[in-house]
Amino acid sequence: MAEFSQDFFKNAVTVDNVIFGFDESDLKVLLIKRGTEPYTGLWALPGDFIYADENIENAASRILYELTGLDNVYLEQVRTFGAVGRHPLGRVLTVAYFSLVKINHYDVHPSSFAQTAQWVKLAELRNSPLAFDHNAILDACFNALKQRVRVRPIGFELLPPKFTLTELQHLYEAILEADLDKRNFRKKILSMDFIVDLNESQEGVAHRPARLYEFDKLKYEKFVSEGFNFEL
Amino acid sequence: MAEFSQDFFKNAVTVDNVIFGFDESDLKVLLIKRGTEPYTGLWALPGDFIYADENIENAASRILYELTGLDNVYLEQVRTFGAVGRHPLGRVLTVAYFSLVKINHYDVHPSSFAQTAQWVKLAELRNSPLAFDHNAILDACFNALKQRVRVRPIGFELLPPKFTLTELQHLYEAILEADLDKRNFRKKILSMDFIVDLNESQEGVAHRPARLYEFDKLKYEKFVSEGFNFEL
DNA sequence: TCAAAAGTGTTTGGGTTACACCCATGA
DNA sequence: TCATGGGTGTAACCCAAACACTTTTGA
Repeated sequence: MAEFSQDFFKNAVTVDNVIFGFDESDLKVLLIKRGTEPYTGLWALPGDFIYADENIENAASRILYELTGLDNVYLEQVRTFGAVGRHPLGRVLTVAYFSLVKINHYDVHPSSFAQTAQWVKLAELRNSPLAFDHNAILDACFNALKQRVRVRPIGFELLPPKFTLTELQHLYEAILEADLDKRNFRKKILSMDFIVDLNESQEGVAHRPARLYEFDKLKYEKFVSEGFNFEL
Repeated sequence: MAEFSQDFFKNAVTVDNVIFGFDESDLKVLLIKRGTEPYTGLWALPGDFIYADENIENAASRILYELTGLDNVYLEQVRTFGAVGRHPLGRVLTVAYFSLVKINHYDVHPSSFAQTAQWVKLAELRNSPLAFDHNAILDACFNALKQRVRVRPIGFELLPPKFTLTELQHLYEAILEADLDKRNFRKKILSMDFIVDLNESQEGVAHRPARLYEFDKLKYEKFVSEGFNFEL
């Protein structure tokens, strides 16, 4: 059995990470422009081989950390892609993750990939080919995000700590790819008591300033543990 | 790059398949009693290494076919487990699938595993340890089934072609682990027009015989393509 | 005639939807 | 004063939930 099975220990496994961000009403994905063969010059999802002594989830957070310097970020496994022939180097299986980060132009310092990493609008990727089977991976992850956001309020991971209800609504509209009614959205969001009014307002906007809110994670978790069901 | 990355081609990947069946009001899982080390004598999920020229999904259906002789069966990938040290032979990642089959005592012929394969009630597995991390895999797959059945009518995959509404209700109760109201259940199920009344009845039962129904897959798919939303 | 499961409608309450106008601010 | 987005309430409708008795069959 031991010798027999050695033949099977010839696979590489990578993690590819669909890193979502939200900025000015647009959902974006952090991509890397490939500098080497194959697929030189195409956008690709950040990813890496998993190390021998590394759990899959650790690999996913490592990739994220190396690219953005961010830690403690929402991360979720989606699905594993393993079609024969999907990678020219040999049999490579890829475990797809997505993560949600707050885009902040000043705090994120892409390190080793600095020149080539870039936030790209999801909308712009609709018809442009990515490297490998990354279009399929992106689709799967975006769909997973869409599902998830209906049942867990993970959208807040994409917003700054203080946000307006309109920003929140735009975020949900971007993820769900649907228009939402302003009054109904506010009623529903506020009726779940985990969005708290900060009694602060926007400043320097050329219109009536909006109130700022924050997400109260503790209150939310109490709801969940009481069997509360979040639905948008 | 090529030499460098050879170090990474040392993983084995297996597929483990949680095969669900339904029988007399009980959800069951097809398990194998291990005859070899490690975990000798414990129940384990049927699984195998994926071959070098085999897609992941193919491996999953192969496992199912070798065990049951069944083909064209509902099969869904759930998640990949890859904790370091979860397998004594080396780094083994496992892609978990679940599948749904119609238990039929006469048509299923477990072949090579015949002596050791057995349908086990899910309820009986609650507190008994399975081999490897198979308890975690089973949990993940059962949860996936629970989610899925709320939004796609996959429950029919577990029933014989002709079934009574009570059987259908018991199936949903077993999957959702909840009691359902008989009248509400029937109203809802029948209001979705893809359950058709066969105008036949049970025979030989010691009570009023129930009507038999069948699932009309074509009608269902028309609903889905029209954006219909199945919810239980 | 008894046991056992099949079959059947109505009411109530809560939640979702649809919808339009005034407000506060900076330019 | 104008342009821009912020902020607010009500009525209609639909769907989910709760609930109990009669029917049909075999034993």
